[in-house]
Amino acid sequence: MTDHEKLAELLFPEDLPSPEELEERYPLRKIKEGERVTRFAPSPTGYMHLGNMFSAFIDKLCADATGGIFYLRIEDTDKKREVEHGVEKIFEGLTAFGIVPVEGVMGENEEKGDYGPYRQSHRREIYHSFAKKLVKNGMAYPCFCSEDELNELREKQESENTAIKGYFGKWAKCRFLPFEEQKRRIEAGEPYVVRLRSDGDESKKIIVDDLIKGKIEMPENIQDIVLLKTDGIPTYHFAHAVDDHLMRTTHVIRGDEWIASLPVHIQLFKTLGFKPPKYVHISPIMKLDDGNKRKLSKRKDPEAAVSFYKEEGYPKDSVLEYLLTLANSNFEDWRRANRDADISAFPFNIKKMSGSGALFDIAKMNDISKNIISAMSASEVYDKTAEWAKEYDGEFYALLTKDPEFARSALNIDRDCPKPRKDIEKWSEVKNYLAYFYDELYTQDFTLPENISPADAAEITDAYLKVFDIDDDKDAWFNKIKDVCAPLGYTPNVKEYKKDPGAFKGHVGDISTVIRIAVTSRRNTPDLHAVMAVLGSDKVIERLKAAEDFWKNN
RNA sequence: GGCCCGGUGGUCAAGCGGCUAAGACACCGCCCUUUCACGGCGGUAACACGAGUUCGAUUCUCGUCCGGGUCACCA
Repeated sequence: MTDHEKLAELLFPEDLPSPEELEERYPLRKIKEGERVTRFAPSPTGYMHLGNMFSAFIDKLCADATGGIFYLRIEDTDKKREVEHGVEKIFEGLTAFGIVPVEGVMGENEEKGDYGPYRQSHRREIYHSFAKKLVKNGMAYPCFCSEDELNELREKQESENTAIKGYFGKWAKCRFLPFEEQKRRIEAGEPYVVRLRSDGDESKKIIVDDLIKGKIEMPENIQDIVLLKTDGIPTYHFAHAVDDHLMRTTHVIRGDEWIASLPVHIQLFKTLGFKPPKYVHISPIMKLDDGNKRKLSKRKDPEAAVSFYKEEGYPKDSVLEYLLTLANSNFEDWRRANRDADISAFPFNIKKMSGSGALFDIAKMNDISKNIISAMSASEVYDKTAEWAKEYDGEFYALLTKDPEFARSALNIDRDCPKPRKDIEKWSEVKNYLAYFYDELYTQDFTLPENISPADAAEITDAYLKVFDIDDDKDAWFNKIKDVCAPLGYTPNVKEYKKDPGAFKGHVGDISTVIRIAVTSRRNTPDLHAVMAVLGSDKVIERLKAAEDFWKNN
C-alpha cells in the first residue's frame, strides 16, 4: 500500500461504492442525438429570485426545444443558509409559473428519476467515493489549516505583494505534510478539509466554448481549492463536477457569475476523468440605480422576488412572456404572428440570447401583461381576479363572489369585441377598475373639468334625468344625450363645435362627461351605456340625483 | 489590482464588410372618437472613443474609456 492509499483509507474508512460502481449505477442516458439534459440547481433558501426563475425557465426551454430532460436538483450543501420548507417553496414557485421539472426533486420529500438522490445532502457517499479516489491518486490531500492560519497566509502574501494570492504551490503547506504527520493529526481528531492538489499551470489556458458568450480563454487554475469541507460536505465546485457528470447533464445553464470559476470546473472534470458538459452562462437581470447598472437585488428591489408578481397579481404568462422577450427578442414577432399559440410552441434558440445583462423594465412587462389580459374572457378575468383576491384581499373577494354574474358583466364591458380594452395589467388593479360598480368601494367625487360649472352640470343632470331610460339601446341612449345638448346651448356635433367654438357653450362630449362623472365619479370609463346597463336603473338615477344635489349646493 | 464578460436610441434589441442602421416598449404629434382605452398614421432619438486592416467599417484587430462579474470551508 502506498502512502496515498493508506491516507485514503484513513480519511474514508467507511464502506463506499467505488467510482466504477457509480458509473454503472448511473449509466449514460438513453437519449437521442441532440436532446439536451438541463438542470436547475438552487439552494433551498426559500427565496426565489427573478434571476433564478429566469435561469430555470431557460433550462426548461432549452430542454424542451430538443425533447430533452429538465430536472431539479437541490444544492443544500450550506446548512447556514438553509430555510425551513425551502425546497417546497422553490418547487412551488417553479410550478406556479409552469416551470415543472420532469425529473429530480418534486417536493419537500419527493423525488422522481433514476439519477438520484437529487439532494446533495443525500449524496455524501457519492462525493466521498470520488474524493477517496482522488486522495488515492495523490490528487487530493487533507488540509489542517485553521481560519487563523489562512488569514495569516493572506496577510503575508499581501505584505510581500505576491502576484497571486491564495492556497497554492509553496504556500499550500499541508500539501507537503509527511504521511506520518497526516496520520497522527487525523487520529488525534484534528479538523481538516480535503483539498485538490492542483496540477494547473498558470501560463497555460483553458478554453471553453460557451453557447452564449462564445470562446472564453482563461489561465488554468492553480489553487488547491477545497473539495470537502470540515463537515465532509462538498463545496459547490466539487458537487457540480460529480453531480452533473453522474446525472449526465449535457448543458449547464447558470448565471455568468460562475464564469470566473470555469478553470476550477474544467480542471475538476479533467482530473476526475469526466467529460465536461456544454456551458451556457446567462447574464443577470439588472436594474438602473443612481445611473449605475447592478443586479436586481433581493434586499433593495421588491420586484426581484418571484413572489412579488404573485402578490401583485400578474398572470404567470405575463412574467414568462416578458422574460422570453429578454431571452429571445424575436419572441415578440412570433407572438404577433401566433396570437393564440402557447408559449411552448415558440422555437426557442439559446444562441439568440444576448451576452449582456438586460435592465429590468416593468413598463414593458406591464404592456405585455395588458395584452395578455385583454385577450382573456370576462369570466377568465373574473376567475383569476377572484383567485388572487381570495388570497390577498378578502373583502374584495367577498364582494366579487357575492354576485359573480354582476362582476362578470361589469368585466365584460368593451371586452368581448375585436378591439378589447387594455387597461388591466394585474389582478390587484381590478378592485379600483370596478370600484364604481360597488357602493362598498365607491367614493363620490364630483369634481368637474374647468370648463364646466356646477350650475351647468346640475342643469345637464336635471335634463338628462327627465329622459333617461335604462331600456334604451345604445343608439337611442346616445340620441337622448344629444337631445339634451341644444336646449342648453351645446352642440351634438363635435366637428361643428371645433369649427366655431365661440358659438356654443360646449359639445356633446361635455354633456356625457358630466353624466359620466355623475354616475361613476370618474372622468374616464369604458362605454357609459354599458356601464349604466350593468348598474341598473335605480342605481343610475340615485347617482344622478346625488350629483345634481351636490352641484346645486356648490 | 489580477483574471474574465459586456458596450447599437431612455429601455429591450435586429444587424454579422457596402442598409436612408429594423422592430417593440416608453415619449410626442395627428387621425378616429361622447371620455378613456383600442386602432391607424407620423415624429424625436443610437452604432462609447482612438488607431489599424480594407476600395469601404456598427460589423474584423488592437488600445483607451465606461459598465458588470469574480478572486471563501457561499452557492
